[in-house]
Amino acid sequence: MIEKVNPKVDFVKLEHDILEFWKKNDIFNKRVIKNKGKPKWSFIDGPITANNPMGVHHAWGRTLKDIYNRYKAMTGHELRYQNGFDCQGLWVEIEVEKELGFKSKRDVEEFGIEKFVNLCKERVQKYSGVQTEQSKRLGYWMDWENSYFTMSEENNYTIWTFLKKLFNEGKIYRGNDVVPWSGRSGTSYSQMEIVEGRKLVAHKSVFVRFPIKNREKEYLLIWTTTPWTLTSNIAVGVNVGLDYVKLKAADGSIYYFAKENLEYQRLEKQFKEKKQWVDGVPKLKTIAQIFKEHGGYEELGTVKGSEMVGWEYEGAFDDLEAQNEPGGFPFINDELKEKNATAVNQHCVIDPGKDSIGNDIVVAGEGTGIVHMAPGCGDIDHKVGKKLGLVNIAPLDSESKFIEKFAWLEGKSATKPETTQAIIDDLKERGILVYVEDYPHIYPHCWRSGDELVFRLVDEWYINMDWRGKIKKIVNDIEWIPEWGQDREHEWLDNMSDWMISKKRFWGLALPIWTFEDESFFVVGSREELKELAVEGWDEFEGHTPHRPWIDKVKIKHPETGLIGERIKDVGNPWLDAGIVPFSTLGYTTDNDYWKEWFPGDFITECFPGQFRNWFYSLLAMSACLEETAPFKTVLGHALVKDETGRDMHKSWGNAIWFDDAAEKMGVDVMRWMYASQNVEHNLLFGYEHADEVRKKLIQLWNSYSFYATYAAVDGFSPNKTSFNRDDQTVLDKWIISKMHGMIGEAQKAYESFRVDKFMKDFGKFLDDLSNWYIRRNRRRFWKTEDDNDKLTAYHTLHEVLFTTIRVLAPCLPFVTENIYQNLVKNSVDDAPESIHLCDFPTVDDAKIDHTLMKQVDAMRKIVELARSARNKANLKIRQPLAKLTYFIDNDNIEAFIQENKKVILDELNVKQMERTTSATDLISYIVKPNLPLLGQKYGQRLNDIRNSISAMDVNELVRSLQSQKSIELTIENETLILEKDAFIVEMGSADGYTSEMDGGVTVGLTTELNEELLREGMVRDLIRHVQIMRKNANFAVEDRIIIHGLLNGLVGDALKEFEEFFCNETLAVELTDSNKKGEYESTVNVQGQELTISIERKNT
RNA sequence: GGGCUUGUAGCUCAGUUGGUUAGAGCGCAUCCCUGAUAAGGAUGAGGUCCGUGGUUCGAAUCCACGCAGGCCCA
Repeated sequence: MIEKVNPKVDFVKLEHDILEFWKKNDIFNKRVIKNKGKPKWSFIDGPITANNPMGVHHAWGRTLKDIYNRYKAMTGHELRYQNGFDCQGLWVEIEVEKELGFKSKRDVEEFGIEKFVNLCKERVQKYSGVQTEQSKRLGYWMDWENSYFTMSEENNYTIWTFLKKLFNEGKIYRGNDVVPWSGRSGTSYSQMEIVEGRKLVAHKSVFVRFPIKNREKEYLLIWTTTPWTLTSNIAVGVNVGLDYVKLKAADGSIYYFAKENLEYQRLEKQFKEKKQWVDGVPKLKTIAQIFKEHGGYEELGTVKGSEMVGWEYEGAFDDLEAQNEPGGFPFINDELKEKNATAVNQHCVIDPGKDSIGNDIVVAGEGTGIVHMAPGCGDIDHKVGKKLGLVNIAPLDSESKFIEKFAWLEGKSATKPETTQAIIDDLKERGILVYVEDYPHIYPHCWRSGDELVFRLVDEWYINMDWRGKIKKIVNDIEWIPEWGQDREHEWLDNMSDWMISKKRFWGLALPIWTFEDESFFVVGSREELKELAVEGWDEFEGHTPHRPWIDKVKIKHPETGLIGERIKDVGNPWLDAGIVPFSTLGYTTDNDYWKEWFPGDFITECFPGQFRNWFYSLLAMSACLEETAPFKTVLGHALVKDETGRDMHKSWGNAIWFDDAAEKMGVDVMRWMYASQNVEHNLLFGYEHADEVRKKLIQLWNSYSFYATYAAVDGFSPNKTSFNRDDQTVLDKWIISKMHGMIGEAQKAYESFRVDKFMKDFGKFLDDLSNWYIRRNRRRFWKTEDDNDKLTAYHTLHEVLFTTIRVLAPCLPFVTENIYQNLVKNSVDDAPESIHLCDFPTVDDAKIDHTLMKQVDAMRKIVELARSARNKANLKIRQPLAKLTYFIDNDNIEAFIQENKKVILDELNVKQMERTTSATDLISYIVKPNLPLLGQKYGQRLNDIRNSISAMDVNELVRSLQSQKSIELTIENETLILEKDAFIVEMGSADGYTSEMDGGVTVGLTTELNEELLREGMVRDLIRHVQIMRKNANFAVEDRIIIHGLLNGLVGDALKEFEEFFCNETLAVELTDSNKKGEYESTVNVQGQELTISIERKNT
C-alpha cells in the first residue's frame, strides 16, 4: 500500500536513507548482473588525483559521468564502471614534503627515498579512500572495489611498452636544454606545466654598462630583470636594422642603446590602468630621465645596429673562474674547448636574428635594444648560442644555488632577494651599475610550491614528436562536444614542441631508460625483458613495485654492446600515467581479447581547460603510437566551477565550498540538478542561492508526488489491483500523456547526445504543465467521495505520468526518484523491480502524442490566462463570480474543442456563462501588416512607400477587401501595384477600453457588472476559504467531516442560507448550525465588511 | 604580440535562414489563489542588444575597425 507523504521533505535525510537502502540490498550489483551480456558501452574514466578530498568542481564531472552511465544502464548496456585514481607525480610529493616540513629535495634524500615513496603511496591510499566515500555520497555508481590506480604495476609496465615502441622507432632522445626549473622542488618543468604557475611580481631590474674594448669611456647600456644571469653572460645582441643613439652623460661617459628607447615610456599602459601592475611600485622612468637625474646628457649621433656587430666588450663578471673556462662551464663543449673559447673571449656584439616564427629577437621598447645573452640561463639565449657556437655557462645547481667557480656567489640561492641585492651592491661598487628599479612583470613560478623558477641547463629526456601527423589524423575520428574542442586540439598539436618526459624526482613512473658509459642508452619494454637483461640488483628489486628506489638497484647488460648500465634517476611525466589508461586498464598487454572487447572507449568526459595539452593529448599520442586509432569515440568537455559571483574559489578568500558541506547542506540531488542543467560550455556559478532556486523545482516535483500519495493512500488506490479503460480518459488525461511522451523524446535526444543540460531546461516546462495545470485542474477528481470510474482513471493517469517522469529523471536525480519509486511503485505494484535503478528507461509512444489536442489545450489555457489577466486589471478576484465571458477565436476546430470543454474554463475563471463572438465586436480590432520577407525581396527599396500606404488605409475596409478579393491594388506615385493576398498578414488585436487581452488569435472579454446574487455567492466563497484555513489551523485531516456553528445573520447569513449545500460540500460539513456554540476551533473572520464568529468541530470525535 | 571566443534586463542566460513591438528564469514591486499551502498564479517596472562605421528596403543577427572580458599560444 502506498503511504501518505510528508510534504515537508528533508532531502538530505532522504538521501542517507537511500544510500543505506542501496547498500543493504546490493542494488548496484543487481543492475550489473541484469545487464551482463547486453551490448557494451565503454566508459573510460579520467583518473582523479588522489591527493586531497574531492571538491565541488570534481563533483560536476563525476555527476556527468554518473548520469550517462546510469542512462546507458537503463537503456540496456553492459558497463565496466571502473573508476580511476591518479597516484604518481610531484603533487603528491609536495603534500608529503609539507607534512614532513621538508624544504628541499635534499631533505628527501636524507630522509630516505624508500621511506618517502612509501609515504606517498600511503597518502594516495588514504585520499583514494576519502574520495571513494565522497563519491558514494554523491550517488556516483561505480565498481568501487575495482578502481584502477595509476601507480599499479600494470599501468607502469604498459607505459614501458609504449616507450619501448618509440625507442625502437628512434623517437626517444636525451636533450641538453635550458628548462624552467624549481629549486624548491628540485625539478624541471615541462612546457605543459609552466603555464599553470605564471604570476605577476616586481623584480629588481638593473641597467648596467659594459665597457667597449679599445674605446675610451664608451659603454654598451644593458638592461635585465635577472641580475644573477650577468655572471653567465657570453654576448650581447642588437637588432641590425635599428638606430642606436650615442649619448654623452654628464661625467663624459658615452653610452650606446636603441634611439627609440631614450624617451620610451616603459609599461605606461600598465601603470596608468593599474593592470598587471604591482601595488606600490612607482612609475618607471624613461632612460632620458635617468640620465637627466645624473646631471644631464648630450646626443652625439646615431649608429646602425649592423655597424655595432663585432664590437668586443668587457663583461660584468669577467674575473669569475667560470667566465674563463675553455668550452664553457660546467657543461663543456669539446669542440669549443679545442678552440680555447671562453666566455670572456667570446664577449662581443652579435646579431641573434629571428626566432622560429620570424620575429626579431631583439626589439626596441622595454629594454635598451641591446640584449644580454646567457645561453646557460635562458631558452632563446640557448638557441642563439647553439646557432652561433657560443659556450654555455650554467651557474646553478638543482636547488638554484650557485655552483663552484663563481667565487663569493657559490652556495647562494639565485632566487633569494638577498642574493640579488648582494649582486647589485657588488655591481655598484665596481662602477658597472647605472640604475636600479622595481619592474613588474609576469614571471613563471612553480605551480605547486609557488617557488620562483629559474632557467637552467640540464639533461632531460624527450620524445621526438615529429609524428604529430599520426595524432592529428585520429583527432578527426572523434566527436568533440562542444565541437570547437577539435580545433583546439589541432591547434595544440600544431604548436607543441617535443615532449619532455623526465623529471628529476622520486615518486613516479620509473622511466625504463638505462645509460651506458659509451653515452648510449637502452629502453626496456617490460618486466620480463628487464629480468632477462638484469645482471645485478634483481634480487633487491624483486617483490617491489617498479618504483624508485628499488628499481634503481637493477643494472643491465646492453644486448648488443654488452656494456653494463644503470637506470637514469628520473621519473616520468604523470600524463603518461593517465594517457595509457585505455590500454593498461583493459589488459592490452595481459588479456588482449578483453582489451579488444572494450577498446576504444565510447565516451570520456573531463573539465576542458588544460586537458587539450594534458590528458587528451597523452591519450591521443599514446593511442596513435600503439594502434593508430582513436582511444575514445566521444569526448564531452565541461567548463570550470566558480563561486556565485563568478570568482575562483579559494581557501584563503573564504569563498570555497567544500564538497562535504555542500552535500549535507544542499543535498546532492540539488547539486546534481545544478550540474545536470548547466550548459557545459559555460562556467558554473556554484553557491547556496543557486541551490535554493534549484530546490524549489525539486519541491515542485515532490509536491506533485505528495499530492498523489496523499489521496492514493486515503483511497487505498493501487494501480494493478484495479484496471481502467483508456477510452475513459478525459481530454486533459490524454493531454498530459501526450506531453509526457514528448518529454520522454526530448530526454532521450538529450541523453543520447550527452547534452542533458538541454533537457533539464525543458523539463521545467513539463513539470509546470503537470503541476500547475494537470494536477490543479484535476484535484476534484481525487478528493471527491464517490469511487467511480473517473476517479480511477485519474489515479491511473497520474500514476503513469509520475512513474514515467521519475524514470526519466533517475539518472540525474537518483535519490529522490528512488524514494518516490519505493512508495509510488514498489509499495503498490506487484512484481515491480526492487529499485528504480533496475527499471528500463521509458520509451516514446508516438501514437499517444496528439499534436491537435495539445494545440487545443494550449488555446484553452490561453483563454484562461487572458481572462485572469483581465480580471487582474479590473481588480476582480477569482472568488467573485462573474456573469459572462466573451471570447473571440479565429480557428473553428479549436472553437469546437473550447465549447466541449467549456466547463473547465467556467470553473477555472468562476464565470457563469461564456460565448464566442464573431469578428464584428468591440472586443477586437484588426491589425494588417505587410509581409516583409515577401515584399522586401520583390520590391526592395520601394518597401517603405508600400508600408506607408498600407498603414494609411482603413483597416476594416482592407480586411473586407482581403476577405472578398484575391488581390489588392495599391497606387504609389501614379503607379499601380497589385499585391496578392499573401502580401498581407492580418492579426487580431484587442480593442481599447475593454477588459480584454490579445495574443495569438485569441481574445477575451469579461462582463464586469455584478448583481446581488453574484455578490452573495462571492461572500459564500470567501467564507469557504476562511473555513478551509481554520481546518488547516485546527490540524484536521483533509478527509475529516465537520460540524460548523455560527450566527447566520446579516447579508452573509442570507448568502450562506441560500448556498448552504454548496458551502457544506466544499467544506466537508455535515451540519451547519445557526448558533454560537463552541466547537474544537473558533475564529472570527471578516467577510466583505461583516464580522462573523465561526466554530468548527469534527464529527465522531 | 598572434589565434579563438564572448559582450543582450539588477543577476544567470535564450534569441531560428537578417523581418515589424528583443524574450525566459531568478530578484524587485503590486495583486490574486488557498483540499499541493514553508507551495502556486497574474500583472508591472526594468534594455544605448559593448561602441563606431559599412552591407541591406530592413541588422541584436552579416562585414570591418575599436573597446572590454575569457581561453589558448608566444
